Parts: sequence; structure tokens; C-alpha cells
Amino acid sequence: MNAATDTRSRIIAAAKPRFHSRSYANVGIQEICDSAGVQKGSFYHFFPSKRDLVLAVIDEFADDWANGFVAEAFDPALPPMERIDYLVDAAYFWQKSIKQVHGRMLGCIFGNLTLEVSTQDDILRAKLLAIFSRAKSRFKATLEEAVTAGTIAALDADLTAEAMLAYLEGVILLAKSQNDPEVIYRLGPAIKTLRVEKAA
Amino acid sequence: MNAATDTRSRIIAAAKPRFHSRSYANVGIQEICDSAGVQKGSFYHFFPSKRDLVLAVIDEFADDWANGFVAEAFDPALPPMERIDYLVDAAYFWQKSIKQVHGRMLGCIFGNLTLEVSTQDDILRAKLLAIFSRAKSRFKATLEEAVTAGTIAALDADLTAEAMLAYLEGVILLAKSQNDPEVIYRLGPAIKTLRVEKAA
DNA sequence: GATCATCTTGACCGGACGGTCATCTACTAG
DNA sequence: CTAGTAGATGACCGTCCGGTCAAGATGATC
Repeated sequence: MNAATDTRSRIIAAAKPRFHSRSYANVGIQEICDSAGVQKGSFYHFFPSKRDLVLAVIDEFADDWANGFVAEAFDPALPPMERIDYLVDAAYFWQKSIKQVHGRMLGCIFGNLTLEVSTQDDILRAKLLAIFSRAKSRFKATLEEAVTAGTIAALDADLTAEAMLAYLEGVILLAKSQNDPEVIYRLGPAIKTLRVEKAA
Repeated sequence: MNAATDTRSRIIAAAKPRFHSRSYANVGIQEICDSAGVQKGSFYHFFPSKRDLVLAVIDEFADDWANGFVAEAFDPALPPMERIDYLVDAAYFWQKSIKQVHGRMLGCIFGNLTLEVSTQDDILRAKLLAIFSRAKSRFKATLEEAVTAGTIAALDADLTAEAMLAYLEGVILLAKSQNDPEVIYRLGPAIKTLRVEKAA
């Protein structure tokens, strides 16, 4: 790792928890630079704008998830519907551990950013939409596999997948409003009851 | 209406669409004052702080809903489960009309504010939590009535109500990420498939 | 007509914001 | 040894931020 990539990744590392725990508008470049031990001019050498930083932060969070819980949850060795349970559990344990350390339930950074910036910045909205789109695909493939395996009755896999993603985000939102990850524990499992029937 | 209350309500009227369409942090006091034709000193005569303004804005939005769509939807004359359909429809049509006028889907201001500020301001979080709590009660009473009427099988009304509220917020979030109210139209009706069984 | 509380005015505060820039350093390639 | 490039430095830009304040206007009460 040369000095250049190190500076860049230190900036991102400093930005991640801040954007996650507060909001896009509430975190300043100066604060990130101070925390990363980087000069502002150096920051703008790597990132043309604040938006480009948050874009990189979103990518890192997405990678963390894809290589972590998501990879574990969507393990082909698991029965399809158990993967969904696994993912909900992972969200619960993650939020719980964050709260233990941080004192707060921070929720899903993709959901947080979506509601904050998507009316003001179409580039950020498109980025977040792409993240959700990928998540939906995972759910969809899992549902299709479950139908094929006969675990569940036929349904509209595309819409049901989207509904499940919506539900998960909604549960995390409600949990955040109560600052209580147990909400995810209580409500999460009901995700499997969601059904959108195939159009006739 | 005397001059005092008029100034106060002009401030709130100017603030409402701004907080709804952007974010808490992104809307400044000065801008609101300019739009309302009020001096900043006058603003601070009525509101001790920006937070107090947004608290008043939340109350007005809650009243608008309570006296509008919510009153229509939770009409005792309607069969219980149809009330839930009505509410989802109302959310859809409302977001659709906002998009037609504004060009954007703005989503639910309570959800928007929750994800933006609830890690940073416990007073605002408590306020939003109270709003959600009231909404949940409406769902719960409706579900209990449906069970009593034999329309649906027995379930945990409290948790199912919370799950439905979560789902609605999640659907609106996803719709906002696509800037497309049709998402609510497609996914909304599945709200009735959500079930949390009574604990044994 | 005097008093008092309510409301209005507009200048002002310190500090934070995102972003720019000329200058300097360090490394690499020819 | 030279030239070029990537990166680091820190002062600087204009603007906006939430909030304050002393002074003035207004209108009701006694």
C-alpha cells in the first residue's frame, strides 16, 4: 500500500462512521480531514467533491456487506428461506453491536442517505438505487429457488423480493425511531409472511 | 386571526414544504424568513430554536393527516381491512400528486426526519416516535376489529400493526429511491399479507 | 394619557461550510 | 542529472449557518 492509497483510504475510513451515525449534511470535510490526519487540499486531490467522497463511502459499505453478512446469508448450502432469516438476524446482531459500542442504533446507511438526499441529488439517488436493486436481486433469486424447490407456493418473485426489501428497511427505520434493535428481532421474522401473488 | 398568530403560521407554512422536500439540515432559517416575509428577530420571537420550528411543523403535518386521509381511511363504516387498503391508496395518490406538482416524490416527512435526526436529537426522535406510536394504534385497533369480526384469523395485533407500519414506511422509502410513486401502487396492497402470530 | 406586554426591525456575532490555489516535496522514468 | 508527475501543505475565498440584541412600533388595559 503506497502513501497515496493510504491517504485515500484513511479519509474514507474516517468518513464512514460519521456518515453512518449522523447525516450527509451534518458531517463536514474539515472534520473528516482532522480525524484522518489529512490536509484539506490533499482531500480535494483525491475527491473532486463531498459527493464523490460519499459515493466512495457507499461503495465501501456495500462491499463490507457483500463480503460479510450477505455472503454468509445467501450461502447456497442453506435452504432458501433460511437465508432470508439469516440476513434479518445479521441485521439485528449488527445493529445491536453498534448500539452496544456507540449507544445508538444507527440503522441502514443506504436507507438513511436515500431519505436525506434523494430529492436533492440524482447522482446519489441513482447510486443508492443501484444498491437496492442488487439487494432485491438476491431476494428474488432466493425466492425463485424456494419456489422451484417447492418450499413455498408460486408467487411474483420480483415484487415479493422488492416488498421484502422494503419491509426490512421499514423495520430498521422503526427500530431507529425507538433506538432499539430489539424491534428488528421482534418484527424481522414476519418478512417471510409477505406475499405478492403472480398477476393472473 | 391576529397579526401574531398570522406571522407564526406564515413561518410554519413556509417551512413545511421545505422540510418535506429537502432535509432538516438543508433548510435554513433565513430562507424560511425570506419566504414568509418575516425578519429573523421576529422568527426567534416565536420559536426559541430551529428545533422548535420543526417540532411545530411535525405537529401540523400530523394534524393534516389525522384530519384528512387518516380520518377518511379509518372510517368505522368501512370494513376493517378495507381501511388499510384505503390508507395505502391515500399514500399513493398523495405522493403521486406531489410528484406531478413538484417533479419529485418526497416521501413521508416523519420517516425522512427520523432517519436524518434521530441519532442526533432525542427530543425530535421522541416526537417522531409518538407520531409512529399513534399510527400503530390505529392499525392495531383495526386489526383487532377484523379479528373480532372474523374477517381474519387471530394474530398478534400489536406486532402485526407495527409490522404494517414498518412496511408502509419501507415501501415509501423504496419508492423515493426510484422517485416513482407507482412503487407504492405495486407493493402497497401486500401490506395485508403481513402476519405476526400470537406468541404461544 | 401613561404603562406594559407583544411583536417587529435589521444590524450583528462567531464559526462552520464546501471548495480553491500557489507552493513545496518526493518519487520515478528517461 | 533532469524532467515530470503525484501528492502534501496551509493559507485563503465567499457564503451561509443558527442565534442574539438593543431599539422601535403597536395595541390593549388601567
